[in-house]
Amino acid sequence: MDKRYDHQEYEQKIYGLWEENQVFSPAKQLAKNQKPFTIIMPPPNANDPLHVGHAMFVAIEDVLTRFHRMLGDDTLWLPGADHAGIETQFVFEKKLKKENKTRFDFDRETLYQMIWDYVQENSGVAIKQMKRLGASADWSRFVFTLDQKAVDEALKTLLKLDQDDLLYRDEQLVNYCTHCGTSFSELEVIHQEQTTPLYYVKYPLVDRVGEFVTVATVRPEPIFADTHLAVNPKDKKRRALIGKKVLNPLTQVEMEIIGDDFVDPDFGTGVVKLTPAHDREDFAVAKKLGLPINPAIDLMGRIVATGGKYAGLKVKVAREQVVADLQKNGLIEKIDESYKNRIATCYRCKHVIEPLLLPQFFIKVKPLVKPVLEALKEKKIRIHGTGYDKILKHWLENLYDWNISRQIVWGIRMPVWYDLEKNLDLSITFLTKTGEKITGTSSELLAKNYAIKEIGQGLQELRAPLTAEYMIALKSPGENYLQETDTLDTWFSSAQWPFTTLKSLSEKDFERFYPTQVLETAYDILMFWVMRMLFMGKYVTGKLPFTDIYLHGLIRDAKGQKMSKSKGNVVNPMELTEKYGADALRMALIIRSTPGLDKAVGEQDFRAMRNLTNKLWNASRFVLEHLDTTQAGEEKINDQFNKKIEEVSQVITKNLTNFQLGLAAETAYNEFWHWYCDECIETAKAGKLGGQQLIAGLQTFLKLLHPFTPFVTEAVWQTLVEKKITNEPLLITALWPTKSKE
RNA sequence: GGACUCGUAGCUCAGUUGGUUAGAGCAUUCGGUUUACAUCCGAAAGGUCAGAGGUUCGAGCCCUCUCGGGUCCACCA
Repeated sequence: MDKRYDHQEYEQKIYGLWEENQVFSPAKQLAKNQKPFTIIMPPPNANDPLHVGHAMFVAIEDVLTRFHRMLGDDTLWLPGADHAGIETQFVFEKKLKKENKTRFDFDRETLYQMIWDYVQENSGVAIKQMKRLGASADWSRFVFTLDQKAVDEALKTLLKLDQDDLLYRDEQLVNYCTHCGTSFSELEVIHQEQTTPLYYVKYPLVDRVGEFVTVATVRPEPIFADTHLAVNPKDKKRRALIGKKVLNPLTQVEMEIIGDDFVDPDFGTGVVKLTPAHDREDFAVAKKLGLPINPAIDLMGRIVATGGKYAGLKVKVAREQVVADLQKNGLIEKIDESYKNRIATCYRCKHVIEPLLLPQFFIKVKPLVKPVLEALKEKKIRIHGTGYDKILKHWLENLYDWNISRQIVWGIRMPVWYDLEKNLDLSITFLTKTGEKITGTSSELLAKNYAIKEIGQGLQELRAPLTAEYMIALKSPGENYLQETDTLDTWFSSAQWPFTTLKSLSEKDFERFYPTQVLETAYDILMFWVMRMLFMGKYVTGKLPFTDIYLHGLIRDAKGQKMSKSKGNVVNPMELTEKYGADALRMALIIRSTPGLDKAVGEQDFRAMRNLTNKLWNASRFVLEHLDTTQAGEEKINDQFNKKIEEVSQVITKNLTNFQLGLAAETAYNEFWHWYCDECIETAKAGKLGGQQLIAGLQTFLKLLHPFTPFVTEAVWQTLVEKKITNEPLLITALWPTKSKE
């Protein structure tokens, strides 16, 4: 053995050894009394290289996987990759922009293919990197969210939802990003506090010249489309206004003042303007009272054609002009420049989200969520991560129906079909064979004798009014049909990941490995992903997809600051692996970590853990090569030594069983270094502890440390194998030192 | 406004159902070793476990309040 452990020399070699022996895949046949242990890997984006957060999940999940594999469980860690709809299309569009192109230059099928090819180019990177970190996942079972079989499984669920009357199409206010060109679910919207001027706008009273009703608003630009003001009927000061009429300050059209108790008499002026097409609350009121809902802003974020002189202006510009015009006419009482409110922004591009009226597909969540809430109550779901069980409960109880329509091409296209001849008012944009862009309604296009086939092939966008008749089917119902251009929310397929993966592999795998045991991920996608997996899994398979949820925290820099590119404190896991070794990186991330809490790590931590790998190596080297074991002939068995070894095994096993990985790692570290090395080896040097016993103890420690630092422990193990000290050929599949007690 | 979470050595954090002198890494001081360890070992110093009150034979751990970080959620236009 060399004087020093050189991770560069061993890591690749050791990983190759494992791959050759195909130890990552569970045995072909299930042995007797074997319990399954399955973890579905949170699929990284197919397109992105790994960041340190990925290293964290690899470290944790690999520890659990290796632990259970050594316990003899039927262990499967199933890897995959996610198409990450919006993220990926966003990145791709940026790339297009550099080439002076946009998505509007291509029909959707061509665009889809281009993104597919682009993703393929980068898809191997993440896998290679996870392997470098030592991930013992079963790569032969790798699944991509857009693999046909996985897609088919996901779509079956859509049909089931439809049959069970849990899927509906409705025109509602949806969170629409005019920049990304798609709607979002409530989860993808970030509310940010901003200082926005609050304008006090005066509405002239119709029957009392010179008198006004003042309304405070942060959004003056859609005033032209407003038709009503509202006050609270319980508001003694203002309820007399109910039924009175005012003039719209922009259009001079008469507006009625109505009463509804959603108005807070103490806020602003106690009078509200109703903008039902662009405000969730106003929309609800308008629906309730049957008021008109007039859109003022279009999908491009511009004022609609009915906006008179403001038509076509971007919202921001329109606002400035409207305010200027109102001021000119003396209709602005005052402007509160210091007003703070929270506005919805796109989590992806940070632009302002416009609530827009759009027909979309929704999933009714209430019935789906119910059994999960019950399971949570009965403690059938265990969440490791302080406080997150309560957060999950809160979300489950307050979830809106799930908007699953996305106006992007990179994703699973909705299996929704419109008969062109029955729906003459579809709004269609397509590119002809010669590349000419045509926009029109279905009746217009049919009148111009465009073949439906040609439209379908060059289709860019199809927008169907709420009244359109549609069919849901996996295949085209006939020649007259065009398929919906919207895709499904990425999380719709992700929500089914625990079973669509297994089912797409084989029904046998599904039977054998579902439900899974552990779901491990960062706490920030608890609601996006974990919550939805719970209710979709339960709905489709009748079983909860997993029982233990381990939520790891975010990795911060040594000073505890969030990592960000602008701060320049981002650490690249591959550089760290290069410098200190994968074992050191894994150990530094895991040791003393606590689920649900963020962790600060820095160079000194990686160095310290690199020293551990070297310590492991050298302690082994000493015991195997330098210690005089010839005196072993009259070796006295030291009971205390054996007792302590057993005790340490028990503690670490218990910690791992209870998902206390940080504690397990710390215990292993301390007991190995400060007890085994500092005390026992020194005692042995003095001839008071036998070499054979020390070697047996070393084997136990190699096993206990293997889940955390797989490479160096396996490297040492191989010398044990060479020296014929052990008959277990690989540490990765060696038997765990002690039985787990549950 | 509601909820969650953290506050332990100079710094970053552990502390498993409350139980003997509260731990680790890094940093500091002193000594040793360089025939396992581009290092390592031994020793020292450093904490009224945010503060106050309570439960208990016993509290870093449980309860209440206060102060101070962080995070999430909410339709005050």
